[in-house]
Amino acid sequence: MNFKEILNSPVKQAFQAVYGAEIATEKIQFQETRKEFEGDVTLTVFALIAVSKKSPEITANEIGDWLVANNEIVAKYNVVKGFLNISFTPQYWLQEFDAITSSAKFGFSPITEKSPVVMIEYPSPNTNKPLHLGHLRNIFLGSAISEILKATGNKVVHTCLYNDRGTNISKSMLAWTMAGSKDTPENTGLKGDHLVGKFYVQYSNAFKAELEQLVASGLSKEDAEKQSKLNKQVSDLTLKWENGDADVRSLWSKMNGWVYQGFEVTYQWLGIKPEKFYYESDVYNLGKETVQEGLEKGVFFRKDDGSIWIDLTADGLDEKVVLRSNGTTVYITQDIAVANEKERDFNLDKSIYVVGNEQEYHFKVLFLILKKLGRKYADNLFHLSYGMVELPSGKMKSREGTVVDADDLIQEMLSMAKEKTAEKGKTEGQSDADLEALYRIIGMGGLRYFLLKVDPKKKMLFNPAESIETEGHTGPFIQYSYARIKSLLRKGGEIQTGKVSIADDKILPKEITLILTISGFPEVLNEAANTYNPSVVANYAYELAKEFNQYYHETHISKETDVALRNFRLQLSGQVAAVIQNAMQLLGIEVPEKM
RNA sequence: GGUCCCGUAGCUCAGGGGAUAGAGCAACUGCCUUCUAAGCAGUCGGUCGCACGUUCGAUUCGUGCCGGGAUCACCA
Repeated sequence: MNFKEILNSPVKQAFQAVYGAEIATEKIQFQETRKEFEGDVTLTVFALIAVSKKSPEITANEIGDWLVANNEIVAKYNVVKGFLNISFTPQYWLQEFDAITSSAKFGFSPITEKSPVVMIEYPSPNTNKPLHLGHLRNIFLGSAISEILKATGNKVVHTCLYNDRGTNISKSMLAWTMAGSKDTPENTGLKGDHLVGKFYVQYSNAFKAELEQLVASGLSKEDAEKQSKLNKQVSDLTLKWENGDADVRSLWSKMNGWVYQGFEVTYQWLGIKPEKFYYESDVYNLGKETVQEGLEKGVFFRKDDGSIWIDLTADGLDEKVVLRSNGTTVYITQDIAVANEKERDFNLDKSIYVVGNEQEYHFKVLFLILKKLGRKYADNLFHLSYGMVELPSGKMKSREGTVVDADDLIQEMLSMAKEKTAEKGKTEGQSDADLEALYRIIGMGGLRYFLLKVDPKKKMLFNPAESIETEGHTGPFIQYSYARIKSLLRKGGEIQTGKVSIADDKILPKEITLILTISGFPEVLNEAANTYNPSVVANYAYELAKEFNQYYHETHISKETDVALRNFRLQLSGQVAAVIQNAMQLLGIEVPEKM
């Protein structure tokens, strides 16, 4: 299928015939032919002149001559320095196109009984405040990777771990109680997660004020924190929760319930639906058994104060506590427990954690501990680490109110889409419901594309003005290209499917380029899956759309009078649309029939 | 300080041993009485952070340095 692989053995034969010498496969290096030269693929011959014992130019020419004479798919060649630019015959490209159109969903692999089971965990938020821009990058990455893995033949299980207990939620509970316990999502009209988040902010402000007062009275910052009454109340509340205090537990359930309801609404907007939830409140005690096991195996050790540790200095890391001196578990102990639960529940081939890069150290330690405990699945764990989203004004800080709220941002994107659509004035004949759907497709598509087009591991800048742009390297640009093809197909009339029947000399260079680009889709998909990098797919879709727009501009398609030729061009356009749609689907982005 | 990540056009980002390093935005110029101008074509813009090394060939690989970020809690 891959035309580079197709040429491997002909090139070997050429060397055998021309120079009577063997060459190793890894010496045969192909690359894409640069746009300014003619050709479909380029062989770099520098590595081969040791065998040919001739200059790069002569070697390239002799190999080129042999290929044209002896290989029926090689039409012609040209040589620039040591680069042999090879052009395939039109028949080859038409056959390639036939093969592409006859496959059900080009580039996708089926999921079968034997497909590996891959778990992917995201977004795993805390339950004390609403989702923000960082969660959006997390969710878009997680869902895009899921789709990419499914498309490459994996069964995917989506999980989400809720950090639903502890200090943070206690702060929201305390503030709510102090404020008089009247507010609910129903009577305030606030989304549950926003209501709870409001009280979290209230607590933070009150705490800050209390600290300032204590510091003003002459205490050091540390002493002030120790003497803080609010701080003490939060600890008490957390302790009561741990002791199962009925009132605290019931308030806790109520407030978490509000948050889950709020998250559910956001999830629906974002199109995600975790199949399995884990709750820290369920597992936070389970880790203790594993700590015991680790002690028995000599992996962990106990310090004088009763706390339990692992020494990872031999692995270039530090000592890490796994159980506090008061016998309670820490974050990593809980994660050990969750990893065990996941494995027990699903018997996984692979388990991916989509978590920001600030937790790289944590996951390194976690995986290492599991390995030392002898867990066989430890080698199948993978931290999909992504960079932070920064704002032009700097970092987002929830305490300073500089976060971009996910729900607000979604609403902004929708109204942007509405505004731009009205501006373009192409809405006639579409119902209100159609238009609402269109705004959602454009608004959400634009946002997703904006966050996904950047390499996940890099930190990225979120510029609000750029994010709502619909021109250039954006989601709406690609969506527009798709809609325009759909319009072409509506106007072009009946298309005959099946084998293309046009004369060889009728195929245009740009059409070959398009077939070449389309035929690269499976490779793109594989690369995205192997490197867990949706930006590869995002950039590919842009490239394809851009190339089609050039073609569209310089070629008559639905207006072509030669019937067979029109049919081919419509077929090609339709195939471009299909690949754009499939690529965008992998990113979780829908494409509109009209826009 | 240790470890990890990043430095490519004014800005946001691609590329990743090979040819004259690419897009988008911004600025400027053309193209809508023919298939959707959310488009297309063009102009302007680069010491690929710096140095040394490996190589026929380095923006790409290695080492060192400089600059930016993350992390190294009995927080999660």
